[in-house]
Amino acid sequence: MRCSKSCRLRWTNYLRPGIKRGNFTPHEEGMIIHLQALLGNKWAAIASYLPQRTDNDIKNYWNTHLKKKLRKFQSAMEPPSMAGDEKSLDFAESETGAGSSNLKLNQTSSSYASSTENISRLLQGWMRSSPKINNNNNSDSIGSCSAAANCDLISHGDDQLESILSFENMKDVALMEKSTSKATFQDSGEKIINPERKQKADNNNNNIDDNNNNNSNPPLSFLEKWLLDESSSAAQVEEIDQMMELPSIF
DNA sequence: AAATCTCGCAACCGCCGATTA
DNA sequence: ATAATCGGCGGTTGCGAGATT
Repeated sequence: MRCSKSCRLRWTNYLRPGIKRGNFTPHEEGMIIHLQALLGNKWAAIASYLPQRTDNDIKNYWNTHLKKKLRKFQSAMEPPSMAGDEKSLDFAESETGAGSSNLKLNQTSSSYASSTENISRLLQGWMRSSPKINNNNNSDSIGSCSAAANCDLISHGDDQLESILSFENMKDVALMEKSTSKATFQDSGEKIINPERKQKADNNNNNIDDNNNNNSNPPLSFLEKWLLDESSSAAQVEEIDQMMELPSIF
């Protein structure tokens, strides 16, 4: 009574060895939140950073847990005057595209920031905007808080989700081709079978790393290494948190 | 104890691009 | 060159279990 497609799905999402089941760790949760803000609802891409979790699992976890948490967080953080503000997180409406945490970017539904390059650019934005690195409050800092009240809330908030609000610097992200996103990120997962495609994707990633290095910016591999290293020590995590203004939730 | 509601998760659906015949 | 098939993806639904009324 089952078609081949249904069997494949059952295998990849449930029966396949190595799948981690059960509760998501705070580290995983943090990664999902950040990657979702970076990539949008690109669950396969996000799952490539959590090799033991399936995209379906992550998608479900987002829809059932994290979305609620974020909504709750938003309502707690958002003063009444902010209602209707373009920057507000509106989960009741469109949730597709990069930053579908709905940091409304100037993007169309069919075009969104590519994953790897997107992350790279965002990191650059973070690095520039982080007050802990750049001691002066640069007025041109892309990631700086647009509203003083918001900044205040962020700095005093005790919720682990506050980092989401620091994603305002995503406005700086350029629109990228959908195809680029796919080709690059499939490489990070385990699903590529065709060696030629993998080689192609490898080249893409190398080029991106090269670009990062050429620009004298922190290499993307630094973050990727951290993201992939579930056993990161608390000290390392704290160091990166400080660098990127991430909350100490991992 | 029964009815109703809520929640979480596996599965389904439709679409798209790649591959194969 | 073209149609059929396969594989992958994101959005959505259906159902079982537990909680609540």
